[in-house]
Amino acid sequence: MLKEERQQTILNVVELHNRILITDIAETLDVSIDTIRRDIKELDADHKLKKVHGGAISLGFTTNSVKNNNIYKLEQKTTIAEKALTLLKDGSVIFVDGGTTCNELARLIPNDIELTCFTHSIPVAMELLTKSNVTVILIGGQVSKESQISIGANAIHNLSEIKVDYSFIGTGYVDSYYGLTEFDWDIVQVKKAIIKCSKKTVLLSISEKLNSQHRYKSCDINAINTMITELNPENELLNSFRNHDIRIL
Amino acid sequence: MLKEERQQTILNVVELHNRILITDIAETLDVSIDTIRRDIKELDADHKLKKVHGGAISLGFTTNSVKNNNIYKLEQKTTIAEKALTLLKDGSVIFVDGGTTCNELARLIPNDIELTCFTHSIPVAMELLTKSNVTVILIGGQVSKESQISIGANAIHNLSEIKVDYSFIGTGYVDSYYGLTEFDWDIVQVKKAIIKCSKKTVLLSISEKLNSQHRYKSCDINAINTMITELNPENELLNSFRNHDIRIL
DNA sequence: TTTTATTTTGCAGTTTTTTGCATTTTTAAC
DNA sequence: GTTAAAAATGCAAAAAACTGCAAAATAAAA
Repeated sequence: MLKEERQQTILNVVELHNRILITDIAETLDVSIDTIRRDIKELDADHKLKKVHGGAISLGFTTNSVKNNNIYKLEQKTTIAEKALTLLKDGSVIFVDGGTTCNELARLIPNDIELTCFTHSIPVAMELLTKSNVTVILIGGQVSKESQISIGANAIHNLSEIKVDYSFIGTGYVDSYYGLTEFDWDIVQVKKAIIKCSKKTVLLSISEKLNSQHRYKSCDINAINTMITELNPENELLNSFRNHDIRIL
Repeated sequence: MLKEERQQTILNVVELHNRILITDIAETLDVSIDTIRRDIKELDADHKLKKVHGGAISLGFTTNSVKNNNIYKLEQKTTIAEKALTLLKDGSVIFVDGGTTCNELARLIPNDIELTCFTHSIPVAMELLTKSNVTVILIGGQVSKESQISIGANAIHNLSEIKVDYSFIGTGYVDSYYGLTEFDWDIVQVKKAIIKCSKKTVLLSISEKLNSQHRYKSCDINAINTMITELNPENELLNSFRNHDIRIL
């Protein structure tokens, strides 16, 4: 039996019964418990189900959040989020931007770390609310339908009144010469405000976005203090970013 | 039975009956009392319910737990939301409160109506974003974990700077003599601010909440312009609200 | 086709989590 | 104050999860 096939079966059973026991399904499919355990681990990483002690349960069973079934290049984004987590300390005050990568960061924040998180992203706020030791502070404003973040004068004004230790931001396009750029002017205005209110700015970006640019500019590349991609920091694709004063993770 | 599943069952029972006894649920689920005790302890730590001597009680009507797919008395709430929809006109500027009833209102707003909606509720904002002709403006502030709405000084300040045609609000408790009351002081402060910024205030409440009260007061009953329950407006349960200047739908 | 590299799988040992029981402490009702 | 029920605590058995490793299966390359 193919691995894909087996995982699909697992998903089907979970959808059908809302839950699954590792021991049950291992016997049914006649493979070792370890294999099923690994399958469930993978499916959980892909947000296809929720792994629990002894088995797995359907996402619909507990969560009522929007089904973000297939996020583009999720694995890379998870890697980035995990690296970003190492920057967090108990008591940190941070800002978390919108976008799938930042959402993944929010999702992976451990339950025991004590943080104050500002965000203007509704999905990020939703994720953060599940973390018992995180204080969530929402930046209000007009909400952009596509990006599900607050934008506009009100959001920018609210940002002008805070100061955070770290901001974790995404970007549409990044280039070592042209800096961070976007397709959308409103988004750029908010990004500027975010960078302004941060002691340190951390850019989260998959390598695919490197050396790309667009119409409107959020900031110069050296406005970024730390840059995180899914790549090994030594990777040559990052070379053009080294002569700047940027820490690469 | 999986631990996660068991805890979800406990939450469901608490939502349904507003309270549980440890001994009862232990027998029903056929596990030891200690296990249930530990479950309740965990759920309490996660602010999913309130642990009390001998069992647990629901956090209250104001709070809708994050992970709960079966909304208490959904059908009644849908009826209420449908009545509320008749008040909306193209171009209206409204405020939508948090809570399951208001969430249902947001969900049922037709796709073709053009509205400007303010809200301090994250789930409501999420719903409204799916409506193509609705402009969503989020009221920021510290977010309450249980109720998933912005509260605190910042939220109240933001509310002080707007004026809406209608606000649709929920309440924990309502009584014709004591007015609208809540379990939670912070929530009351926000409700006051909402009512202040509204030309007209519409109360959405299931009849079960009629003639109940709690510690903190949001407003007098005649601060309400329109009151909507799932009952027929002629129903005698609403009699005590008639001598006030309230429109009953 | 054969060989090589990569992925997948099962196993053994270790660590962690869960659970029920016995004992002590606390709570609340009388 | 007395007393019974409930909660907290410590403990041990059982189940499950994780780790590293080697064999098997599969894919890729020669």
